[in-house]
Amino acid sequence: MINRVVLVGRLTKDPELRYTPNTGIAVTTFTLAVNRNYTNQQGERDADFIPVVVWRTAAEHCANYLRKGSLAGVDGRIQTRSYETPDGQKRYVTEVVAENVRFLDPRSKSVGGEDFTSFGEEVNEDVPF
Amino acid sequence: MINRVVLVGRLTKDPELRYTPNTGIAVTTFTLAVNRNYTNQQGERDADFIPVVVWRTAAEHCANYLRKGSLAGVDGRIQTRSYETPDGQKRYVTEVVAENVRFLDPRSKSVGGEDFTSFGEEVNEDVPF
Amino acid sequence: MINRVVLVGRLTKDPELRYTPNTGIAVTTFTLAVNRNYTNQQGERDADFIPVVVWRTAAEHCANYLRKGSLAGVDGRIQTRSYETPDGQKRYVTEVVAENVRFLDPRSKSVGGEDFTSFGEEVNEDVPF
Amino acid sequence: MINRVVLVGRLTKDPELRYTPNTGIAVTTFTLAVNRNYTNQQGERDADFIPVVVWRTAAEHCANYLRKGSLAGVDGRIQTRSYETPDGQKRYVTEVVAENVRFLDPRSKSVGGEDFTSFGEEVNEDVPF
DNA sequence: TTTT
DNA sequence: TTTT
Repeated sequence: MINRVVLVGRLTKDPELRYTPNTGIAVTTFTLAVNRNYTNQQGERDADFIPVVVWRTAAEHCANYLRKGSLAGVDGRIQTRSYETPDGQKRYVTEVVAENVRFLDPRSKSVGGEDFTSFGEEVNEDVPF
Repeated sequence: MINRVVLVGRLTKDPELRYTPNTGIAVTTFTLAVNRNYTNQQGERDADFIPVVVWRTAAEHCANYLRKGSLAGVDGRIQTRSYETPDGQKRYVTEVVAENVRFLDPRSKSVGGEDFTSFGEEVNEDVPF
Repeated sequence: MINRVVLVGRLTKDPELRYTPNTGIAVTTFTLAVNRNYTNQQGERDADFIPVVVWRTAAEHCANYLRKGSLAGVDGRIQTRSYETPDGQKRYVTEVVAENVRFLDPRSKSVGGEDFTSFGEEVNEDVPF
Repeated sequence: MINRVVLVGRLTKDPELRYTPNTGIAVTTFTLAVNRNYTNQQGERDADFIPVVVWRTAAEHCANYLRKGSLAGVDGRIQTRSYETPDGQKRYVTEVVAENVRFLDPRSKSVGGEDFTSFGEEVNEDVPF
């Protein structure tokens, strides 16, 4: 099964960093505004407002370096989950869990160039083809 | 801005084909179950249940050839929108708008191999690099 | 079949715009340097240098607005082809054909925000789910 | 920087498993034929033939379960490198390094459903939005 | 509840 | 042949 998302857009607000109550794991959430590449009937450019979740070390990097309006690239997957509202209704949520976040603003270049999430080490020995 | 999604998963139910009331455009919706590649604390394999929307010709192809349990590949983008519930509450929806759908079941090979959505013609003249 | 690529990186040189001799179609080529998110044994950050091809209107936009060092986002697919060298050897080439190119530099914001490649119009009537 | 590829296609030959001479790390290579969704001037359906590299545990899974003709999904990134030919010429190679490979054939369902590459554990506690 |  |  494959589930892969890539987004480039701007934060609609400052990111929110929290910690899970039991295990104290960092989790940051923000919404990315991704402009569509066409305009609607009113001649306005529409955008999609996509909820993004980041865990652990990357969560803290995002909280430190991203702000409202920051340009960010997100590489991750779609996650769905359901929860109960206080009055007992079931609600369904679709959001993006980021595996990598890139800081694409010029000022954040120093850090955007840094690795703060990686999928593992690489083998540099013996190229295959 | 970039907004790109690729999914491979199975339909949770038969797809639903409808037509827009004013302009009669075909639109098919279904939910893709995409198994995650890890198991949860209860040792079960979790899945994400991702709502997918397909428009026009591809909508009709999907309605004809996909069924509950069909394996499908979706290439598209995330769309968010809001609507009002009958009792006046605002709700936010995140779904995938498919630009290409691939039928990956062996029986549907004949049609899965067909083009039913393409991004435009190609130039075969004069290779560039 | 699915074949989807998303890249964000910097041009290694100015883009090259040419026209196909027979039909006069615009085609721009450039190489994107995409930094890897880890460092090699020598402690240097490696990069991949990925050849990109853009056709038609988007080709001319790229030639106008991108320069050596520009930050660009590319959404497209991998293409392979072979050709004969002057001395009769067969060579195989793998490159990315861009369907969308985003200009991510702050100065090019005005044009990077513009649509210069779009997959088709949208239906705004009748939301589906 | 972002570098993301998703492919679904069929193996052109049996995969080849080797081990790096110094560290004995498993590496499997194969070529994926990915049919394009349009036909060329001769009315044939073209395909791209994309070289894929898989490392470590996933390499051995691929060697065990994939064969010529197998349908596979690949999630990874583009890598470029250069090497010297025996007669001293420099050659440039562009290939896909797989981070996840999915076995999409019905018979391989039992294993295709299994996890053989994962980006790390998940936190199930405390949903974020 | 939305960004440039 | 490589970018910040």
